[in-house]
Amino acid sequence: MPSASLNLIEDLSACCSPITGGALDVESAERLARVFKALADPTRVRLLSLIAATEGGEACACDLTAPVNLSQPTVSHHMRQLVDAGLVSRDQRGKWAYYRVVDSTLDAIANAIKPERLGQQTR
Amino acid sequence: MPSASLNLIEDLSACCSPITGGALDVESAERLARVFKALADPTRVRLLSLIAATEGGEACACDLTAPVNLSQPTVSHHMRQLVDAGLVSRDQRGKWAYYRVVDSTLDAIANAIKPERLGQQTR
DNA sequence: TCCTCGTATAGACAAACGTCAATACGTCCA
DNA sequence: TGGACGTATTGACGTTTGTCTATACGAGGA
Repeated sequence: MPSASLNLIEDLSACCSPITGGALDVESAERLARVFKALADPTRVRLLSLIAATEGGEACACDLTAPVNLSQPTVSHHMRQLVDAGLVSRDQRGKWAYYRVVDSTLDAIANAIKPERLGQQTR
Repeated sequence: MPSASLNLIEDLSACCSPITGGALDVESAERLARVFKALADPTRVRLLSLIAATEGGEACACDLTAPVNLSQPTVSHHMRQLVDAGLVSRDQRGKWAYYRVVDSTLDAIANAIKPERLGQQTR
């Protein structure tokens, strides 16, 4: 069921409660923590940067195993976490799976962390 | 020894390797993941936002236990994680401990997540 | 249709994590 | 100096996480 990941993305971009903008309710905190948890592993951070660094912004799953030096199932497991968190999208083409960074999610997280605008506060 | 947390802060602001700016080396990924791990728990996200929401930007440890509804040792444990990650600074004044959000660390993380500047959206 | 190959899932296991009760540490005040 | 009080540490516990091997799923080609 892919609805879980989709909900997370929508919730993130919809609410965007900034951490430093006031006391967060439990729900917002859980939503944010869920995304941070997906980023809380060095391997997943590297996988994300590997995908972003690929020209075209798209990386085949087959090219992700070697760089991180882990077994194929382990990489598949990590990719699932990234997809579920809405940080990465998956596109199956034939036998191959292609991953792409979801910029809007990264933006939402960045805004949640640092809502201050360069120059003046919009709020 | 407080050097561990200090090193992390310095490293973060010093290097700031953006996730989407090219393949990260293992060390940078670990550094980033360590900070994300500190944010990967709903309680710690709430604690962080509670501190940020306090007027003066400073919160007493004694005022943090009730809102999150956890035992004092547990809150103390979470605060240590936030301090070690460089997300929060601790100031002991008399019997009380005061915490304050370290903006530079939040900025560094936000920049690592979303290095693109406001001016030009390529997309 | 069967085989090959890329990917995902299942199951197992050690390590890390979040939480608590109990206790230790430090600072203030009488 | 001794007690009270705020905070940190210790030790224990069940749960979650990261990794592996083994296996299942699914698409393409002979």
